Parts: sequence; C-alpha cells; structure tokens
Amino acid sequence: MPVVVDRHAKRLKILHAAAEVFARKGYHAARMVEIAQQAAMGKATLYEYFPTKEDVFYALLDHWLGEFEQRLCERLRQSADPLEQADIVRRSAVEFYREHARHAPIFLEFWAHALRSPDRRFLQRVRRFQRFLRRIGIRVTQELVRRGIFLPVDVASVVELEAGISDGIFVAWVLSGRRFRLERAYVFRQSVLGLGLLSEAARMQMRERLRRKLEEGFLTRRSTVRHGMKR
Amino acid sequence: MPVVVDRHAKRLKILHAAAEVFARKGYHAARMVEIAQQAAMGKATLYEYFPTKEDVFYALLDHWLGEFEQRLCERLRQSADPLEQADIVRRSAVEFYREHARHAPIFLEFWAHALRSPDRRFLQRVRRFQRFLRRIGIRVTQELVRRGIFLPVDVASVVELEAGISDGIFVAWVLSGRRFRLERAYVFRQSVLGLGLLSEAARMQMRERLRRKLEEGFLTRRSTVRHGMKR
Amino acid sequence: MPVVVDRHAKRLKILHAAAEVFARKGYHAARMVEIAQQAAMGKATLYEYFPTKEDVFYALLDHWLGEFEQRLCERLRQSADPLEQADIVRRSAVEFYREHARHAPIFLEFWAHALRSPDRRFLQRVRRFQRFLRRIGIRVTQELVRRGIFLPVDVASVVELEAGISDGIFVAWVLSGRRFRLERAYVFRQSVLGLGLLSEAARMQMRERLRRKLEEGFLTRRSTVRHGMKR
Amino acid sequence: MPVVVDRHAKRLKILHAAAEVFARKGYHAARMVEIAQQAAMGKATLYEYFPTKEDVFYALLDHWLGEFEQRLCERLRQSADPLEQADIVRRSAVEFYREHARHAPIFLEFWAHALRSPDRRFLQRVRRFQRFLRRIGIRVTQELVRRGIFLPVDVASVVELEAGISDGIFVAWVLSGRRFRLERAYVFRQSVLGLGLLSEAARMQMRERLRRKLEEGFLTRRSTVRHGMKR
DNA sequence: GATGAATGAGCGTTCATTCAT
DNA sequence: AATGAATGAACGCTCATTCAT
Repeated sequence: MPVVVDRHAKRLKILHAAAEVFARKGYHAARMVEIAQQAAMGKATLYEYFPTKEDVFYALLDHWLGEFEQRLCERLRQSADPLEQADIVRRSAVEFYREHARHAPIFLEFWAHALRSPDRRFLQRVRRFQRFLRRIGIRVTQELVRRGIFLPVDVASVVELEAGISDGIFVAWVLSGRRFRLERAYVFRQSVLGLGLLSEAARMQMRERLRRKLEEGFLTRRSTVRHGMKR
Repeated sequence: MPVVVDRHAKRLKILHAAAEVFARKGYHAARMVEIAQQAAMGKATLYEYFPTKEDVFYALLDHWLGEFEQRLCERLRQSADPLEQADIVRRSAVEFYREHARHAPIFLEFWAHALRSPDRRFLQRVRRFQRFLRRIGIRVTQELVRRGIFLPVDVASVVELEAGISDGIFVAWVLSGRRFRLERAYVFRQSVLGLGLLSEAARMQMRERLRRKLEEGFLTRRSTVRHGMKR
Repeated sequence: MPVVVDRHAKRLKILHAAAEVFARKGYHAARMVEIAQQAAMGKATLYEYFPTKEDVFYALLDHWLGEFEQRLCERLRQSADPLEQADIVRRSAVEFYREHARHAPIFLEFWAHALRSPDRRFLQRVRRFQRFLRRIGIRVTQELVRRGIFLPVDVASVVELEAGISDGIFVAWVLSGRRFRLERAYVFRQSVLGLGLLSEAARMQMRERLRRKLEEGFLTRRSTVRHGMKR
Repeated sequence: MPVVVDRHAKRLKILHAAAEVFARKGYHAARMVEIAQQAAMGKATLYEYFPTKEDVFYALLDHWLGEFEQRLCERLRQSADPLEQADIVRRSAVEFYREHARHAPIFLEFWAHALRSPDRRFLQRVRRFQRFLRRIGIRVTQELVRRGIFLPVDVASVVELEAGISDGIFVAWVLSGRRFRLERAYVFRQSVLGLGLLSEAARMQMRERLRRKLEEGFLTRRSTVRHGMKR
C-alpha cells in the first residue's frame, strides 16, 4: 500500500518536472535527461514510470484535463443555479489557466500533437474533455433558455461558440505575452455574449451594467495589448 | 530576368511542398528529404533556397500571412463602408482558412513555435500580423460606433475579442476534424456579437434576422460536433 | 573510485583507437565510426567522453605531449650533470618518436592544424610544449657554457636551432619512410653540433671520436635514403 | 597558340587563388567555390582545368617545387665555386620561403598529405624534390671535402642533416608565428655547421667570424621567440 | 569555353531507449 | 527500485562534382 502511494507521488513528481521542461523548451526540444534532472532522479527511472517520452506527454495532458474535470465537477455540485454554474465554469477556467500560465504554450502543442500523432489517445482525450465541457455548457444554457433568461437559441452552437471564444482568448493571451488580465477578458466576453443572448426582459435588467463593461473593455492602460505589441 | 522568375517560382514550389509535409507530419517529424521529394528535387537544392529547415518554416509563415495581408488590403480598398469592410474581413478570413484547410494544424505549430523558439522572427511576424488585423478591425469598429450602429464600446477590447473568437473558432473547427461549416460559424458569431453590440436603433432593425440565425446555429445535423465526437 | 578508473581507462582506449585511425587516414578522412569500431564501442559512446571530433584530436595531442613532458621531467631529476641531461633529452625524444613511429604523420597534422584551426588550444599546447623543451635546453646549454665545455654562444638561439634540427630530422625520417635509424641520426647531429660548439679544450679531447662519427654518417648501406628514394 | 597561352595563364590564376585559400583555411576546409571566387571565375570553370580538388592541390605542390627547382638550376649555372653554390642554395631557399611566407602552413599539409593519400603522386613529387636538393648538396659538399675545406665526412649524411635542419628551421619559424628572421637563422645554422665541419685549416681562418655569429644568435631582442611565446 | 544550378553521397552529432549492476 | 553507461538509428546539413545552357 505505501508502495502504491510512493509510486503515485513519484509519477506526479515526474509530471511536474516534465511540465516545466516542456514549457521551457517545447515537447520536441525537451530532453528526457532534462526532465530527469528537473525531477531530481536518474534518467532511467523515468522509464520505470512511463514507457516513452510520448507517454509522459500524454500523461501530462491527461493529468491536467482530469484535474480540471474533477475540480469543476466538485464545484458544480455545490450549486443548482445555472447562472451561478456559468460563473463557476468561467472562474474555474480562468483559475486553471492562471495556475498553469507558465505552461500555457504546452496546450498549443497538445492540440497540434493531437491532430497529427499516430497515437490517437491525444485527440481522443482532448475531444473527451471538449465533450465534458460542452455537456456542462449545454445543460447550463438550456436551463437559461428554459427560464427565459436567454433568447431561444441553438444551444449547441452557442456552447460551441463560447468554448471557441474561451480558447481564442487564451491563445490571444498567450501570444500577447500575457499582457492583459485574463479574468477581465472573460468578463468582457460574458458581457458581450450576454447583451447578445439575453431575452428582452433580462436584458432590460442588466443592460446598464453590461454596457458599462463594454465601455471599459479589458485592456487596461498599463498592459494594453496594442502598446505591448508595438515592440 | 527569367532567372528571377524561376527562382521565385522554385521558392514557391518548395514552400508548397513543405506545407504538405508539415501538415502531414508536423514540423519536427517532417524530414528535409521528404520535402525535397514532395517538391521533386534534390535535398541539397532546398538549401540553395533556404539556409535551414527553420527558415523554410518561417518562410511559409511569412508567405501565408503576407499573402493574406496583401489580399485583404486589395479588397478593402474597394469599399469605404465599414459594414461592408467587416464582411470583407470575415469572408477573407474564412476563404483563407478554407483554402488552407489541409494545412490547418500548421498554424497551431506556428503559434507554439513562436512562443518558444529562440528565433524571434516567428513571434515578431505573428504579432505583426495581429497588429495588422487589429488595426483594420479598430478602424472599422470605430466607424461603426461613430455612425451609431454600435453601442459606445471600448473598441480595442472588442477587436481583441473578435480576433480571439476568430482564432478560437478556427481551433475548434480544426480539432473537431472540420465537422462544421466555417462560414456558418463565422456568421453565427457575427449575429451574437451583433445582438450584443448593436445600438438600440440598429438592433431593432436587425433583430429578427439575427435571432433567426441564433436559433439556427451553425452545427448542421449531418455534421454536428457532438455526433462527430461519438467515436 | 572504480568508476573514475574505468572512465580514465576508457578515455585512453579511445585515444589509442583514435591514434590508429588518425595515423591510417589522417584527421579529416578519419571517421568517428571507425574510431568507435577500432575502440570496440558504439559511436555514441565516444561522445560520452569527448564532445567533438576535434576534442579527440586535441586530447590526443595533449596526451602525447603531456606524457613526454612528464617522462622527461622524471628522468632529468635523476641526474644533475648537463651532459648527461642532454643525453637524456635526446634519448627520450628518440624513444618517444620510435614508440609512436606508426603515428608519426599525425604530428605533422597537429602542426598544420595548430596553425589554422580557430580553436586556439592546439597552437597554445604546441607552444607550451616548445617552451617546456626550450627551457630545459637552455638550462643544460647554459651550464655547458658556464663550465667552459661550450664556446660562449647565444644560448637561446642554439636551443632554438637544436629543437628545429630535432623536428627536421623527424620530418626527414617520416618522409623517407623511416629508412634510416633515428638514433644514429640524432647522434650524428650531436657530433656535428659538438664539433661546432665545443670550446677548444673540450674539442681537443673529443675530436677523434666525433670525427669518426662524421665519417660514419647515419645512413647505413641497407637503409640509405638515396636508395629508398629511387622509386 | 594564343589559346595555349591563355589556358596556361588561367591555370596559374587558379593556382594562385588556391594558394591563398589553402593557406587561409587549410586543404580540407578550403571550398572549391571559395577558390573560384578568389580566382574571379565560375566554380565549374575550375573543373575545366583540374579534374578534382586534389589535383589542384597537387598542381600547386608541383608548381611551387618546380619553380624552385628551375630557379635554383639557373642560378647554380652561374657559378662553379662550391662555397658560392652553397650560398646560392641557402639564399634561394630563404628567398623562396619568404616569398611564400603566407602559404607556409600549406607545406606542412603537403607533407602530411603525401604520407597518407592513396594518391602516390604527392609522396613521389616530394621525394623527387628531396633527391634534387640532396643531389646538389652532395655535389657541393663533395667538392668542399675534396678541396680540404671540409673534414672528411659521410657526405650523404651531412646533406641529409642539412636538409633536415632546413625544414626544421622552417617549421619552427612557422609555428613561432614567424617571430624571427629566417635569413639570420639560416646564417646561424651555417655558422654552427661550419665550425663543426670545417677542416682545421679552414677553421682557423674563419673561426673568429663564425664565433661572433654564434654569440650573436638569430633571435633578435624585439622578436625573440621566447618572448613571443609567453602569451 | 564558361557557368550557376542541381544533387547525392556522406558525416558529425543527438537522444530516446536499453542494459548491467 | 534506481541508475549511469552504452548505443544505434536517425537527421540536418555540406560540398565536390556534374549538367544544361
């Protein structure tokens, strides 16, 4: 039993080390020996836990997505209100990305890798995660429509769009060198979508608040993307 | 003079070959010899045109982005109306992505590469392209606000969001195995944003049409992401 | 501790193998894989011990010169008499060259390489060795002058000349296909220099013996250079 | 006929260009394209004159040695006195080396190459040159012995030694970074050998002059090898 | 005759993985 | 279980040489 615990802890240690090195160098430029050094263990020990380098990469993907899935499930269980749930999802995503800010470029590689590796696990895992997120999104959105808060819309499309926006903001954030506040961008997104999707009644109620958000934007003076990009 | 033409034509031939191989295998797994074979020339000939493999990769990025920039500029010159210009941008983007559907995963790699290569050109080029797009977006959006078509909003943030959404839809499209129609997704996005950003007056006018779009969605029955993902 | 021994032993094994291959093919024509085969190990193992081919080459130079320096130092410690020391130097040089007869051409390459490689270590090492030899030569010659055995001469020049002669004989020996006895050539050199540099008193004493050497020469009938060169 | 002249001139032009590049980079690091550029002609044109790179190298060796042989022959024809002839040989050698000071390292490479190239021409040509020099040396030395100027010595050995010394001084000169005056070193050599080989009668006559040379040495203060070597 | 464009054979080096301890 | 030493398969790149004009 303690052996199992140790084994699991060591696996995690390797994954954390791998995350650092992958983030720093990229999957291909990362060397197994660097990961081993980062994990403060011998090179061959890695192979006791993962049969190949690609398996380490996959395990990292699975670990992160699984962790997020689990955390989100737990939190959603604490509220039945769809609006609150929408907030939980958004906050969880932001939190997750912020925690892994250093590792952000790895996600782009996961996607690229998933699309081309003969190893189908990557694409399958990514899609499973997408289905997971979309399922939640659909449940929440359907409830919003049912309650008359949202206009009658094609729920699946809205969710697909929201998910895409989420990834898109993330990409922009990473490529900009993380020069804006991710939370504010998500709130801004929410406001725009809200103004677009809310039913007339709900809209009337929230209009002023949302418009103020739109006027504010999310690109603060000190960290405006446009300025940051000038160099 | 014919030499110049030949040289340029051969450069393009190499880039097209490289695009195929990079798309099929990914940048790292792509072998120079494969690119040479694909281009129906000797391996060393590549090196007459590009000093390193990374230079081929960069040249491809530059070629595609430059091509898009140029094409978009030409088209925008043909209209002064901001609404039409917004349409031109959207249609050009969709057209570009569709043309390069086969090469789509390469863009994810460009991004990932830009974020980590010691070769700064990649990031610089990507950011230059982003500035180019955002500059146009800002001009168009400002005009829309000025004319009272859009609500008063933080224009830079809206443009940043729109750009992010655009990339996000593209990522979703690619990861889904291109299971939905890209144009329809863009139109859907436009409708949601429109309902969110339009001034009351403009909104009244277009509401019915936009709502119908929202009800329709962009995930057709035959090519729904959820279905596609079942496997 | 045994690890260190092994590591050092393996390094030497590689150097010996490299010496064979360099001697057979020359530095540039020598292939790393040949050296590895000669050393009965995998190609990559070489790189565990030496980062580049040029480093192997340098290590060989350093190893040989260092070995000679060390051996010579030890032997010189056993005698304080300058005449005996001159003999020790001469005998050590001959012994060294004979031991490395097979590798002789490599030395020409060391010289050529030292003169042109951007890697300054080669030239620095060769010059350090020269300084080492000249320092000893100067000490010995100064003593010979001080004791009145040699005429008053510019010691540094004599030593420089002697060193040059030594290298020159070596080159002639190698280029002739080693067709004369190296020791005898060195003795002959000693006799000529002796007759030239000895003071009158010393000269009187040794004249007959030296003249006999001069009459004998060092090109034996069986291995005359002129004969060897007829083809 | 004019064609032949042109062809010969162009051959020479190539050889001069090759000499520069070989001297700068060494035989192996020298690129055919560099030689072509240095010769201000197209790369393929070289191949109209020399079938391979090694042929250029050989032609250069042959050109230089042949030039020297021819020049020496002409000069020797102008005097019958062996002492004068010895001077002519020495002066010609010094003159030759000085003219080709820039190319000096190439000679080390000729030697190294001759010893290992499967192309026997190199060794044969070098040895032919050695025979040529030794033949002259023997004639001169025999005459010196016959006239009683030199002691009775083994002429072939003396000549072999002298040739070796000549090469040795050259090597020392090159490796030292040409920090001493080559002529003075040769004169110094002559003095030492003279004092050693002259018969009693001749010795008496020249003793004072030669001893002064020995005291002077050839390492001038400003350009002493020892100083130069300290760095 | 002169040449630049084209090329494939070849090599140094890397690194994921295995093995012996 | 843990590891450093060993390794071969693999690849980017070079360059002497050839070829088409």
